Amino acid sequence: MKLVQIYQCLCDETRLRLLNLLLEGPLCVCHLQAALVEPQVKISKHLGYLKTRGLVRSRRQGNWIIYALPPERERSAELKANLACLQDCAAEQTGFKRDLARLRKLDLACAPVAAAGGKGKACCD
Amino acid sequence: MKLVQIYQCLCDETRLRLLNLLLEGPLCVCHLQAALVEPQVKISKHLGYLKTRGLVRSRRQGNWIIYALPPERERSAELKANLACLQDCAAEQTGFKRDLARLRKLDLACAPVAAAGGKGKACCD
DNA sequence: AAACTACATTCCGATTCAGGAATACAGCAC
DNA sequence: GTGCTGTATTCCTGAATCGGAATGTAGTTT
Repeated sequence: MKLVQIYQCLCDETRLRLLNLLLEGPLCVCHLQAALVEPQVKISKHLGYLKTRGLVRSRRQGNWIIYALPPERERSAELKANLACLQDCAAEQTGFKRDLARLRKLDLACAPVAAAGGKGKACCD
Repeated sequence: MKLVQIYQCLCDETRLRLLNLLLEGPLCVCHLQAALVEPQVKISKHLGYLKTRGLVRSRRQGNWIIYALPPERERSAELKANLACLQDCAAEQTGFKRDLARLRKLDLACAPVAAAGGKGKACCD
């Protein structure tokens, strides 16, 4: 992946907010949507954009789709550097912090379930 | 300047190459153009793009226009972080390295002259 | 089976952007 | 002044977004 393609993924506010949340770990679309307080189609399209370009992965978990950044060992040096940079910068800006705060208030069942490869009713019940 | 605006400036290959060169110091358009081997209008328009968004400054020096990044003390934390990140990443990619190599082969009269606030016939003579 | 949930895709309009050709402009040389 | 050099701007076209409304789809529940 070329450097400029990374920046193209980062040059939209919604995508920045999504990636900032995904830096915390895998998340299903409904949580991303709830944390960002944006319409479903908007979230879905930007996730699609990121996915085509390889910045995120997704897998189905029952009714839910879990999105995640690629595993660390598969991240190029440039990607690692830029994700770290983004995380640092976002950590100091209110908008991004608010997203994280909202995320933490949600019932985060889906993330642990996803991590455990689990069963359960999962996610948003 | 918002974080996303920084990324918008970085999401074009030509602009990345320009910024990578400007990280070395102030440069006149003709040197940028020569180092990148791109048409004048292309260089000029991308410099204009960066300038309107505050990522570069310009000042006239006789016949030449010298572009430079804003002085360090005026760079926001996010800008510093991202410029550093860019420089690191670019330092390892052939395309960017080749630009720098071409730049160093040029007669760099204009940069010292600019730094000295100088007279002289300057730049590309 | 039908109904529901979570998400994706298609279709649309509006905007932005990239690149090139031609032209304009500002300052220097004469 | 004229002409030249270095750079910017205007005009155009094609392509790439972005966003929303409506619709489609996969999997679950009953």
